[in-house]
Amino acid sequence: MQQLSVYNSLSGKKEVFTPITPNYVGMYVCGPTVYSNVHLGNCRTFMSFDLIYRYLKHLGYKVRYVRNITDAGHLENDADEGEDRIAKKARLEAIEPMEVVQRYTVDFHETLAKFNNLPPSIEPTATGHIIEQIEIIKTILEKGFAYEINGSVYFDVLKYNETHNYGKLSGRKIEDLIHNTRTLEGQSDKKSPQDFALWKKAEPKHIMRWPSPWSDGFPGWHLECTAMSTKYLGNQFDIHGGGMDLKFPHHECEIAQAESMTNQAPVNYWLHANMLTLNGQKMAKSTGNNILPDAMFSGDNDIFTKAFTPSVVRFFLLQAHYRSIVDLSEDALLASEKGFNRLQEGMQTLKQLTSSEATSGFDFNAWETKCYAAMNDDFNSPILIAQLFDAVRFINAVKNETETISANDQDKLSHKMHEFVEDIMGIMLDGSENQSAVNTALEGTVSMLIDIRKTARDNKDFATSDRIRDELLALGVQLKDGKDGTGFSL
RNA sequence: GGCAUCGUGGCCGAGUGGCUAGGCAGAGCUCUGCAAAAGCUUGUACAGCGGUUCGAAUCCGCUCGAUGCCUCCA
Repeated sequence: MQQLSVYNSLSGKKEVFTPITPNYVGMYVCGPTVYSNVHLGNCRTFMSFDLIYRYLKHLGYKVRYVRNITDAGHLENDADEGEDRIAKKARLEAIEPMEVVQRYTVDFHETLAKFNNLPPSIEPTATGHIIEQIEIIKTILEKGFAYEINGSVYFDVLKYNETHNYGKLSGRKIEDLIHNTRTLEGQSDKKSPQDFALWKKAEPKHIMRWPSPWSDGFPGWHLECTAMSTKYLGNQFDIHGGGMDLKFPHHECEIAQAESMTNQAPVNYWLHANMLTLNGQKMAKSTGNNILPDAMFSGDNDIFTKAFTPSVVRFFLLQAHYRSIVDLSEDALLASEKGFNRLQEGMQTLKQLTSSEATSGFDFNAWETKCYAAMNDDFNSPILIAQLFDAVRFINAVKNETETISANDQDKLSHKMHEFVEDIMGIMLDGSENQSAVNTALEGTVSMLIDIRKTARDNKDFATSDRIRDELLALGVQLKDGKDGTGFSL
């Protein structure tokens, strides 16, 4: 089989994927800051890495997938002067910070579960790793790449850049950064505007605080990912993922922190998932341009005229490559919904085909190779889906008796299609999810028959009315005539 | 203003030098008492202008446009 290639943001090229330890993969993905409900744009990123995680596992790798929960230290702005997001939300809602964390962590898990994302191997929290973060700060201070001012510790970007390359991931040049950084009004202790906080001294009103050698305070946002990734995956690991918008400054800072400590690159492959747009604009919590997954599932929103199931949304998102921007629109979702039904019906049809013929007009091995080639080419799910539709066309041809399939190929194809759709792409086929629709249809159907029966009885057409009653009973539906009309039970 | 990515047929969306995905919609057909549903068939598009090449959607340059990052965001 072909080798897996991945697009590495660090080199800007597709590279053959070779894990540090054969058969083992360490993967870290930046998780959410749990200060509000996770929106669909967030979900896309985690779904992208869920696809990657699933595929790596499918290939036989033993994957340790670490995805953090940011429950402290994420400031409102990167002037490092803002309020902690969790603390702010807590103040606004008059609740404990950890109450905010709990509420939105639960929401995050529930929402990702609806999309059928697998849970990561380890899901560490920033507040659970304060000690590790303090230790890293000590090391960076010892190495001379950070400085303390008034109880806060900042990373010295200019100093670091003398011996390392700050900007190698995002393609930025330090001179441009200096030239383009806005000078904020006063109050900053930083030597240089592009320096970033490793530790912030807490103001008296600040609730979330921990003791440290420098002050009672809290760690900087960039630091937690360095602390948790290296703790669970080592100083060098295979894959680091996250949304495209985290490339700079967040991931750049992570590289700087790690390299200042160990003098070696922490990550071999940087993978970035692209943005989901709504009305042509990036979805973001801060601008209000976003939609919550539950609002899509229920149809209770102002953007779409109907509800869409998690499977349809997932299928829609996987029809685009994870590195492409996708724009959410009703037309596109409707097209995906129909396409998804076609795929499902094809898979259903496949099971029911009669395969008496000894030969197949279908080259299963060639098809399977194309499917894997697609996924091995930087997880190209759109191409994989196209291959699945090719299989559907063949299945229909067999059904229409213009093609034949051997029993062996039928089994293999069915098995493989389910594997690609359910195990690798993580798409739930209609089943339990469809149950409520079935119930609705049954209720409607029976009440319609009750109406017809009533008309028949009013017309004294008892042959028809009895036939409806008896045949429904035979199917397990008991009609009950009462004063206020007819009801039914199963 | 700087950096980056991108601009594909009616819509969505793959594809990075020749073999020109896929889905939806549209059209035609099959099936059907009539429909619907379903299935089959069908589409030569790559922002514009120049250049490189035997050959470019694909490489290079310029122009225009969009988006992202440059302040928090997946």
